[in-house]
Amino acid sequence: MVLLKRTLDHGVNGYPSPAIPRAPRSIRKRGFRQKKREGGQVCAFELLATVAGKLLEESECSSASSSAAVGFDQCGIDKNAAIKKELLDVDKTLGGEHDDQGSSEGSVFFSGLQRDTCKGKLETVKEVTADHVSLFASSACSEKVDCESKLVTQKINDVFVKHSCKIDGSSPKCGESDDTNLDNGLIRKLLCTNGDASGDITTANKSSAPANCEENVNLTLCRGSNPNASSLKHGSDVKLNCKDDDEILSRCSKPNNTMKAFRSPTCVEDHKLLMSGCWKTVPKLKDDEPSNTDGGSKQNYPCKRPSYEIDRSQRNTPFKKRRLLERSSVVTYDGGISCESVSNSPEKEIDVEKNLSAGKLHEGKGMPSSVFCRQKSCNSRNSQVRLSIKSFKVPELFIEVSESTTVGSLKKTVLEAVTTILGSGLRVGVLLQGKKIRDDSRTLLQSGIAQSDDMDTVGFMLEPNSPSQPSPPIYPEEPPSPLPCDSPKFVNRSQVNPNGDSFAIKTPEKPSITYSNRSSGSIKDLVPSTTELTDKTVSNSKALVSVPEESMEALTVVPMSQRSKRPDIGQRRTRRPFSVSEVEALVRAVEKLGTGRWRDVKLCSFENAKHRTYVDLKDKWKTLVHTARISPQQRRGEPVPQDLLDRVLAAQSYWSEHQAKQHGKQQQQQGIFPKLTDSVAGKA
DNA sequence: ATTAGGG
DNA sequence: CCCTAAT
Repeated sequence: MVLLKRTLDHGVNGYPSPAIPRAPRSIRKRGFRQKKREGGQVCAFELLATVAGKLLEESECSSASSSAAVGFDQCGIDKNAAIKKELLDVDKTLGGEHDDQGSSEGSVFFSGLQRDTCKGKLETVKEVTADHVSLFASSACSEKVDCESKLVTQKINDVFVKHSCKIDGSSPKCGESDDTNLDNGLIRKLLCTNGDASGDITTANKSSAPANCEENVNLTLCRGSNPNASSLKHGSDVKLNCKDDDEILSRCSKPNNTMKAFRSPTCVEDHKLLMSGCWKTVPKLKDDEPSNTDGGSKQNYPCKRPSYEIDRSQRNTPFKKRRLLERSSVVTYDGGISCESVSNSPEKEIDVEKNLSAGKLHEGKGMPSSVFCRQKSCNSRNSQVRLSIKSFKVPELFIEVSESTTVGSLKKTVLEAVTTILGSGLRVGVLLQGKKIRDDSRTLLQSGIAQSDDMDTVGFMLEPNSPSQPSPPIYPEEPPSPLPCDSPKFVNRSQVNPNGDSFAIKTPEKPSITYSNRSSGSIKDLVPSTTELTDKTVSNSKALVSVPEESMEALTVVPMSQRSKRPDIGQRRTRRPFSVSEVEALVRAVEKLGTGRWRDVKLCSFENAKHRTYVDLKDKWKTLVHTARISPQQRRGEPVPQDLLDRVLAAQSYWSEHQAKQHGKQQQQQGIFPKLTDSVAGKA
């Protein structure tokens, strides 16, 4: 009797019978579920944006020329017609004029305005490409790296800030239609809207967009040439937010002709001298695409290389779904910034496109046309290093405006948002092969920038200009190995979505202190002055620091392999080693339930350990078994008592022998423990 | 959603 | 821990 009882309860070897059938999954209690993440946006920039907008009202950019037009890509000709009309109206309102030819010099492109569906009017500014910032720097020993940085900074600020900008838009179609608009472009904005067209950013959009049509809206910021243009009244409901770059791209499921920066013929002309040779090194974008060495031909135009290339390439890449960060925004750095050189392969080119921030300089061939080119002076004798920055990207922004906002106001809003960031001061970082050169005293020669052939890339990154921290590296430089978890770093992990599918925008969970601690890139730095802010405003801004942090992150050269932006997506969870007591509980549970029932194990012993998923438990068991099998000297981490390890081995042995899991084993088990099985069956 | 395994 | 295929 006693013996039988024991058998029933614990099985022959002290383990429960493997033959105990599990209730059908459908009726089993589902106690444990992965926490579902709520969608929704965190409009962390909202306050800032409002403030920024006020500041901007008094800024020079704000009062400067703002001739603007907005174009919506795709979705039909009729729509374009409507848009054109709208644009005309807007231009009239603004008193601006299209200066298709005159403002091309120093063009900068913006890319990536996205409207989000949840609020109806979230747009993101994704990229700024500084088309055509050319510099000269000497590789002579007297030239320092910081000189170069400053040079770049000055250039950028010149283009972005010192000159008034205007937003220009177009809906470039493949073909010849919008060349003039393209010519305009210094700054282009790409609006990549989500499929839900119900939200109307503009009246133009509203008027003609098919309900399910994904569309791209392009804005081009041009150096303003019309100081007489009236300044639109700034709306009070501007929202800025940062967003994942990939998300934008992923939502661009339709061909987008404007993803790539391009050179206008005018620009080429204007800078022929500086750029001589540079453009000849531009690799062919497509096999059938003739090289664009013939100057002002249209072959440089993006429509020659529509962005469906991106989609296509992305589709070729296995889609890696990354687990959403469950709770922690503090993570260990699990990877290095691998600033690979950018090759001219289509794939990599695309990656570069998607790369959030940085420009990379390239030498010789293999230079992606869309980013940077670097060229050493033909005259090597003079030791001059010629650098040409072709594009910079800005952090992604969300802009939220009301439905009744006019196109002109939208443009204005975008302009303000952009200039707020750009105008608040930028610092330029120099990277060589992905490694940030911090030593400003080094010469180009010493730092390797002046050397040519073996150097693949030189990059620049835009950083917020933080007065308090003159030159603090925001990001771990060249993080070669995982850092201790008590030394939180932010990881940029790529979130490539090859399918071009949009995926849920993850709202960053409560900003952790960590973000605040790393305020060098915080939004505070984006605001020129806080003197006008109320205390409340300031405190609110601080509370929102985490988002700008990400946004600033986007300003650096982020290797394609590990961009992230939102720490909650694609972010590795914080490592949480199992404690001995946890191991104990796990062992006990496995002894009772067996391997292969991790959900039950979870329910049994880790119900309250939210951070331990059944997968975690399974993994831990796996490592426990491994640990138990290796010599104690080889074990790492907190030592697990040997007796526990012995139990692990015993349980593993037992349960692998008596697979409770599946059917086929039933026979065998019955053969071994007929009495047990029968008893259980009878009991059931 | 779980399980099983590879990385 | 992550990522996925297979259930």
